Amino acid sequence: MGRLAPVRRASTVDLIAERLREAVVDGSLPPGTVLGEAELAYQLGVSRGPLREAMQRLTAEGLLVIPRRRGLAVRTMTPEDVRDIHWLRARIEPELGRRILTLPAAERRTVLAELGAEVKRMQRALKKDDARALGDAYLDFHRVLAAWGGSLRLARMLGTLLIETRLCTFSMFEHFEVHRDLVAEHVGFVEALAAEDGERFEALVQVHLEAEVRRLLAEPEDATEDESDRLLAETPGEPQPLDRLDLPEGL
Amino acid sequence: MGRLAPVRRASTVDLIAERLREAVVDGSLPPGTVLGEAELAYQLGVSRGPLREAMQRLTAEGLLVIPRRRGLAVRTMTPEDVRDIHWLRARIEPELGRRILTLPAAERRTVLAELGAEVKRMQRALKKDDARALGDAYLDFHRVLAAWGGSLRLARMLGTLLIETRLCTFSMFEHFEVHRDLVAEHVGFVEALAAEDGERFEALVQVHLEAEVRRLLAEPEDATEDESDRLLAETPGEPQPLDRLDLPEGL
DNA sequence: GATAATCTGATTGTCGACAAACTTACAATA
DNA sequence: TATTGTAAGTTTGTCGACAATCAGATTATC
Repeated sequence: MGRLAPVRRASTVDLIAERLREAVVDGSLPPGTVLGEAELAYQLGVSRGPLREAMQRLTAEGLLVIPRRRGLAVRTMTPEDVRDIHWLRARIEPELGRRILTLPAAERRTVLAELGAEVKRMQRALKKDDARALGDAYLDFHRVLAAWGGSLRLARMLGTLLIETRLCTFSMFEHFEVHRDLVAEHVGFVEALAAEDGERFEALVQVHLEAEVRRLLAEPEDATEDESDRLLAETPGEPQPLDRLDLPEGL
Repeated sequence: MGRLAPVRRASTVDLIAERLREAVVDGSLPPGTVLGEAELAYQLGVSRGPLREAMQRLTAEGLLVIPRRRGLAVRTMTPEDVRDIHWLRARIEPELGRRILTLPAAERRTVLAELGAEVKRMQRALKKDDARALGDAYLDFHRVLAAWGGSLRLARMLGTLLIETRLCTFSMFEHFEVHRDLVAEHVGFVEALAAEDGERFEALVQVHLEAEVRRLLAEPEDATEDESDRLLAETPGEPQPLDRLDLPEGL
């Protein structure tokens, strides 16, 4: 008697949340973007009720902020956030290698195949000098890691951290900006796993994350003309950045 | 000119979420509890709108599950969850000691004082054999650790993990159940910090968390085939975003 | 001329209501 | 007697509307 997985249809709230997450990830809603509920609800083809519910969820995930009576805004990450997020990632991701190496051989091969595919995507993107594609492959590489290396909770948590990482990139530079070393570093991850060298994997990931922080903080947004200033001005920034206003309460 | 912290009034949603969190923590809403929206909204004195928004937030935090068309239910933790949560805590909490030790001397003293106070609370509770008070002090001890050892994000994340830990206790035993060794272990934490021995602190916390898992899983409460199991089966976390349907596009 | 007070327009926060969906109970049939 | 089909009842999911609130602009005052 084969056991069937329970059917689970996504609710409207799920759909909206996912749609918004995508928009944040692909850059169509850059950090600092302020949106009105009515307008956004109309665009999504839903009423304000479910939209507001989805907003609460994304707020809990740290992607959105809800300034009182000002709709919603995409969170702007500060250098503080960059360090924070990467510190957390550094606590978790290096360990994932060890976990993956304890998997049955068959599954382990699958993981390696999937990771290899993502690395190939990265290489192709690098060749085409397509920073966006490179970033996407990067995201998926680490998602694969999270999916296989841990539980659902862990995968979800890391997934959020990864999207936040993307937000860091957008917040620090104003376009996709990915370093070339990135691909080489990820080749190293896969090699370490293939060699079943958990220690080495751990060390490499650690180094990678530290490098990422340096790269992200190296160029502290020289806020030059155009777009950036407009957005920055929209967020009543100076005394207190918008983001600080409405962080979810509680410890 | 003293810099004033911006006022932040809690929104209704914040209030509701906080109230629900409290109820979960103090055991008045044990795992598996199923609640109807209308009834609960009436009890809280709000309408269903804000309540539903708060539900989404707590769902994102992993405290609630929202079975379709069945209102809301307090999450029931499985042995899997127990391991998972403590694994995550074990990645983070041991490091907090090191961080606290890098604080300025004055603040460090404050931390030690606060931690000491919580330990005293634990001792008093133990003497009175008051498991609930002991659990509360435990919670606050680790909250202090989180508050001083990291960023807001980290404190929030750990706060959630701690509440989930409490849910684990309720799910495994159905009443407050705290081991006696607990107090001694925490005395050890404080001593290690007082001695500025980060290594030792790390090791002790690690041991403590492993012990907790053992204690929680030692007596797997025979999950009787009732409500809670059905609900759990219905909502095993979030599905991978493979199944994304399309939103009804713009009216 | 600059600061303060007032007004207005727009948007949110909240609520009540309706319809669809689901559960449960009951009845009918094999 | 067990199983399937049917129907009623309850609850959710969603929407539309109203009022309080706030931001921005305008006017008045020192």
